[in-house]
Amino acid sequence: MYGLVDGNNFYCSAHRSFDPTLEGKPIVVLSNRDGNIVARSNEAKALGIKMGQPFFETRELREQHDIVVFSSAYELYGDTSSRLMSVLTQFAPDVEVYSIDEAFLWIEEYRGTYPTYQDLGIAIREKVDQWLRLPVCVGFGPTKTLAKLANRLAKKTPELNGVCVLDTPEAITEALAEFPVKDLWGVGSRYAAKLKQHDITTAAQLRQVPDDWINSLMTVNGLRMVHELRGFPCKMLEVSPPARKTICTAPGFGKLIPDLATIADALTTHLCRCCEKLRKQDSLCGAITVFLHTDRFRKTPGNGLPSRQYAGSITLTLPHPTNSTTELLTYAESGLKAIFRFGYNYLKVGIMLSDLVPGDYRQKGVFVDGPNEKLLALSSVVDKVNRRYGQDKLRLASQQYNPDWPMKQQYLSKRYTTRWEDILEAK
DNA sequence: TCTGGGGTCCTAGGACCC
DNA sequence: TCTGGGGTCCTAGGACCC
Repeated sequence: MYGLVDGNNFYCSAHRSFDPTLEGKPIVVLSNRDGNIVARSNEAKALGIKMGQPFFETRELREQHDIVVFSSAYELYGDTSSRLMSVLTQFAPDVEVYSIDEAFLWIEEYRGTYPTYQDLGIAIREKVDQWLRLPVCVGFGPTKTLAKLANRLAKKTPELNGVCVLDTPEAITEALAEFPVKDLWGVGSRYAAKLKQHDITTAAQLRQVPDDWINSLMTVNGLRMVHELRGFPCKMLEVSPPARKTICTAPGFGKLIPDLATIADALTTHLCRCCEKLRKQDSLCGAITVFLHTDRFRKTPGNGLPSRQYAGSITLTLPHPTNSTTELLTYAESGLKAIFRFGYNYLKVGIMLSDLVPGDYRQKGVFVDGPNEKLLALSSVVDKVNRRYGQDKLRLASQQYNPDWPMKQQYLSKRYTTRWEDILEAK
């Protein structure tokens, strides 16, 4: 059996877990730059606030109700996530961390302290509540797709008390009968619309379609999904997820920026973040993409410039793979100079690293130099120092310390578990 | 009347996930 | 005034190889 444990309104709950006065209040969490709403507590959902809704559209609602607002605090969510995952490993040896707030468990043959999956699910919920003060729901099924579906039912159906077990053909048939096809794992809005054209709106209907028909409509992914609905596993547990194939860092500026020098500073900072991620998974990259663009929503002039749009990007293939920040900075800067145009208000500059290879990969060839081993070693030492003493304690001279493009984060909360100065006080 | 049978690599487009 | 930031996979078509 597969289990899926998923945090309820995870980001909101992470804030609540350290501040009990938030209990029962509507909470929203904002995207980077305080732009959109990316998480809502049940109370906020009840007020009609939509996922992804632009924050500014909710002003009227905020005047009418006492809504608590947080800028996104990824340090807090990341640390809360790893604490959640470590609790889950106590219940099953094989855990696949699927996203920041959910994990698949594989229970080969249940022989634990708990006589049934129902009991196991209840125990997981209680332990997570006791140790983390975090609400989760648990779904069990013979395939990952069915475990996902069970989890969804656990969340939507209050009578289930957060646990849903699909362990018999009868239970599965009953669960699929009314389950909307658009809520299935792997069916987005496009496929849902296509399926509706063929009068397929429930999972039960989808389970019965012919293989070649679904294969031609939704490719092999759709075929796998239908097999999983029938109870035949096609997706295995990935306990140690494969290394990323691309790594991207591209947060927007806090305000519109017209000048190259400031953008180049931001680029340096983004590149440092990006390279840290690259080295964290012990990879080298063989190509680097730099892109920048204006604010596509903005219709008004600013900084003495007319309102007009521009987007540019360039990909540079490196002579040899590397993960050295200093080495990559040279390419990033020349890429930026190639695509930068004067006379625009820019919203964002971004970096993407691709053609990733393992860290011990060394290209051999007559005309090919290897990476500069000294620079690789330097970057690795910088990472170690910064991990111990704090981000950017050691940084490139070209990286500004007080940037001119401050991230707009008006509603910052404390990082209770990752900053000494934010630690909770007990009285 | 009739025109082979294997491959690889790259890109663009279209889906999806959180 | 104000609209996020990461990722993955599959397919078709074109170009090339022998």
